[in-house]
Parts: sequence; C-alpha cells; structure tokens
Amino acid sequence: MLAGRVDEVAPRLLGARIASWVDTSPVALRVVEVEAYGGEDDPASHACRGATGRNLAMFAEPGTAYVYFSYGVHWCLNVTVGPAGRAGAVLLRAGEVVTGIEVARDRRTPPSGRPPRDRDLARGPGRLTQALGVSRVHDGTDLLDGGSVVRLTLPDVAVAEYLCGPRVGINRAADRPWRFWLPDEPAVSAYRGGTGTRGERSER
DNA sequence: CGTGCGATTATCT
DNA sequence: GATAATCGCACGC
Repeated sequence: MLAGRVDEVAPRLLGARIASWVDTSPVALRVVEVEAYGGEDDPASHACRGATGRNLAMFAEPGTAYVYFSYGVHWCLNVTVGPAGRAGAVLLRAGEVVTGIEVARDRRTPPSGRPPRDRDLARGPGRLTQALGVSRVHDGTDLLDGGSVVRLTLPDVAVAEYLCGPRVGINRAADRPWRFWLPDEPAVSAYRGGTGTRGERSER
C-alpha cells in the first residue's frame, strides 16, 4: 500500500501509528497530519534534482525513514513511498500522543521551562520528532520491521474523511493540495502559509 | 488571537 | 555563500 503515487498514499497514512523505543522509552503517536513529496516531477521536493547525499533515503524501499535537518534547528521525519529507485516520501507533520506521554512531555519541556500543553506535544514536524526522540541516526531505518527502534503501523481501515490544502512553508508548486489532515483534531498544526487558503473536504 | 522576525547549521551550488 | 518541508517569543489589536 506504500507503493503507489505519493499523493494518493499520503492520506492513507492518516490514522497510522508511529512509535519509537529510543532510550528504551516507548512513545507512540496517532498520525493526524501529513504532506506528500514527489521526485523530479515535484519542484518542492528535496529530490527534484535527483539523488544527493541527503535525500538518498527517498529513493529506498517504501517504508524507509527519511530524516533531514531543517532550518538549522529541527529534525523532520518522512516515510518513503513508491517503488524503490523512484523518489517519493510522506512528511509526518503532526500526531496525537497515545502512549508514553510523560516521556514525550520530558523531551518537549525546555530546560528550566514549563511543559507544553498535551495537544502541542507533537503538533508540527519538528515537535513530532522531538517527542519521539527521532534524529539523524534514524535516517534509513526500516519502519515496517518489527525490530526497528522506530516503527510504523499502517491503519487497519482508511479514515472516513480528511481535509486537504497547500503544503506549508514551500515556495514552489504551492498550488498542489498535497497537505492532508484529519478534521476536528486539536493536534493538527496551525497553518503558517500566507494566503489563508483553506482545505477542501474530500471523500473516502 | 494573528502576524512578524530571529535563531542556527547541514546541505548543495 | 545562499538557502531552508520550523519553532517560539514578542508585539499589536
């Protein structure tokens, strides 16, 4: 199910479970927001100009973790999609903590600061990786292998309904509605784009 | 509550 | 040397 077109696969990851056992502490999230990124056909993708050292995992087997460093500050976690050799990935943008909330809270509490509200623990791609304890070392992990430190469990059934709209924080191909999220979920990240365009209702 | 801006660094040109 | 798939805080309404 991860082998198809990235913009068709992405919404099917809504409701999936992403779990980590970093430092032996389990934390699990229910995925509530994702974005699709393609290959040469997608000007906004890291893989738009072919393979490089950083984006190599985007060309790997579907279900591989692609982790990259963003804005000199944050790590972001993608699930590789599409046949091996062809670039494609789904960025996990936000999740709801369902297991290990104390550990997630610890990781997200700044030194000498207060913990964020529960709904903000994994609200946004940088916060999501921080809550899970995911970083560079997890780049290339097989997320479908039950022995991996970071694992993805696909939904048993596709969600009944989701919304879609433009991807956040990109300049090119801004017209593609390749951001997908669940309705009425407090953990969905705030839209930070400039236009205020709203997502449209979809079926399934 | 919404908008604006600076931080910080791996990666690529 | 420029850029970036972000975040948190400051400020104004």
